Amino acid sequence: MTETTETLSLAETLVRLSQVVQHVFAEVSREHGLTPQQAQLLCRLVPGPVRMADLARMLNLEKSSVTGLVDRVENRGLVTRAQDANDRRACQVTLTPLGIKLALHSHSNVMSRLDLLVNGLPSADTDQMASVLASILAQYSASTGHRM
Amino acid sequence: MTETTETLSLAETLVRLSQVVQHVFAEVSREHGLTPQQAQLLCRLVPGPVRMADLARMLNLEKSSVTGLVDRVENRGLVTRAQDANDRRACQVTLTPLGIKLALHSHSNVMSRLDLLVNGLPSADTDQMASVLASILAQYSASTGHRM
DNA sequence: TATTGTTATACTCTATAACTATA
DNA sequence: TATAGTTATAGAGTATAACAATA
Repeated sequence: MTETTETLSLAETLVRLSQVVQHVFAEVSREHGLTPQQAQLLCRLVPGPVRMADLARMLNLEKSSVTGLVDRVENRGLVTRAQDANDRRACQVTLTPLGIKLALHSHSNVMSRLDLLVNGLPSADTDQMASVLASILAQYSASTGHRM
Repeated sequence: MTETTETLSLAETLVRLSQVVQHVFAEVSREHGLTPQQAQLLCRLVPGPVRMADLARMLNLEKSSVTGLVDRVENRGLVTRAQDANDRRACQVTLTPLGIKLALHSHSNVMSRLDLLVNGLPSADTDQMASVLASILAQYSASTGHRM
């Protein structure tokens, strides 16, 4: 009776799946002593330093929210604010060695948990899915100008 | 040069996609004067009244967090706490007519925005994707005991 | 004893508005 | 003037611990 095996539309499935991912992300963050927001911030900095305004755009937050977020991880020694050589108004938020370590550990933990969910599937399916999902992302980027 | 057309793993793609969904959800919630958390709460109540402890499990929150969340939407007239007939400790959180209206509007807005992203795809792809994603969800439910 | 829900407390997260400094 | 970032403020979200009432 509680076995509701309904057929969901693709859009609904995407919503549910996003909840699963958030769930996994929250659990992993917590195990590393981070809030999900802090973990997300650190992940954005892995490729290299980012300015405050760019972080705000990437994370979809107001500038002042980013100030607070960066303050807290800076107080914990995970990032530093390095002043921008070309623009004296700006600063480059940069991961410390500890920050890098935490970011990479969190990332790989999230990935391995998600892989567990995906591993049972035939690789033909996963390959095709990855490419279809990627085209959805491309569609989103094109329609909003948001770089993910 | 900024055209980074990297190939992402399925797990990474799922993470990005989840960010898109959260984004859409946050925008729609805001247009309805709700926080994302409030909107998610209302959506959970659409099928029918739910007890506080069950909400905590569904939303992955502590009981006390749910108390505050329900307090705020109750103060706005979107839900009521009805006392449980069978268990005098418990209460059934129930949508008001206004709450139902907001929940349904938010839901359909999220769906139509996501449909825009998905519409360009061949229906053979979307059908197959929906079924593969559904099996990922089933795998998650089975491995965690979480009903999504 | 275990469970349901609330209260008290302390943070974190977030937006708005006003501000400083630089471009 | 416009942009980069901060501060001040207020409210929302969250967890922990302690509690009351019921099962």
